[in-house]
Amino acid sequence: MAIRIGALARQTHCTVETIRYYEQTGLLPEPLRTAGNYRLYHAEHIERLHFIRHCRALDMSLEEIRVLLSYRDTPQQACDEVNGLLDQHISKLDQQIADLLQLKQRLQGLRSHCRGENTAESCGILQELTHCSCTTEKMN
Amino acid sequence: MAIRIGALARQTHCTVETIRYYEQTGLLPEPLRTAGNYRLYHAEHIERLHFIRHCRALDMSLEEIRVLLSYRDTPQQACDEVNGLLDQHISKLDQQIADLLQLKQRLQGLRSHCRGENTAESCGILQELTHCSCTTEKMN
DNA sequence: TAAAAACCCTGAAGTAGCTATAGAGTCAAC
DNA sequence: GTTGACTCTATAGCTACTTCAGGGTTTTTA
Repeated sequence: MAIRIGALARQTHCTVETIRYYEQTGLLPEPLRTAGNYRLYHAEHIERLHFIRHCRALDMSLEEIRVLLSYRDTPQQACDEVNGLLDQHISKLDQQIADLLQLKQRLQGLRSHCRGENTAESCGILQELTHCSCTTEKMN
Repeated sequence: MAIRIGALARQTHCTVETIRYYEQTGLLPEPLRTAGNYRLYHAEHIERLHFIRHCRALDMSLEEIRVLLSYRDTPQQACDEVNGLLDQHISKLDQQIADLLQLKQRLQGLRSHCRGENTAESCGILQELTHCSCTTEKMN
């Protein structure tokens, strides 16, 4: 019923180092050890790590996951905030997608400035990158 | 004709610290200094930083930019690699967009598991995150 | 039974691309 | 002459890990 860290890593598609890192930052509790000082994981740890990895697969930050875990750990609370967190995460995604699509358009525009038989000196892309009017205003 | 670091930062929509960081990592050459040890920037520096910022606005990495700058610095070379770098960057973007869209679908699916009047204990989202079959395989 | 291979341990440093902080110096205006 | 805006260096911090050095443990194989 108990497994060591390597087996757990294989089960959850992450590395041994990542698991130790989660423990270090308090996402996973410290497990019991064998006589030889090896970590030993049981069902509860394993489920918790699966939870974390699923959240990470959904690109949630460790801080977001920390919040979700706290809800998981206090089952009597209302779960409104869980919904809110997800909704927020989804709109963040929407923004990212829109940004990337815009970026792609700009890159394709830029790409069309070079016909490919040039030297760097006369390359339209490099010139455009120096003088272009594409906005950098949104950055900080 | 010469400006100080604060003015350059305003012109290029970045911070003073970012400019110093670029200098430190070799993207920008060390500029001349005033008697009082202030950095003084001239047209060439300014254009180079504009180039860098435009590339960053297109989400290129500093390593990619380093390559582009080396092309800019040796104007006799053919510029095929510039095209290649851009094409590669565009397909990376395509992949990112596809990933985000898939992610969004999964999140929306997950979101639909909670009707909002639950306690955390019975919240469909938290349960789903523990046991769901959504893949974590692509991660490392 | 011995040795090789596979596994695990800790602690510290490195990654990208900055951002933030401390503590000090410079320069123009009032 | 002092206030305030600007600049300087050096160092540490951020996310989510990854890599490394230098060791100990367990399992497999000869």
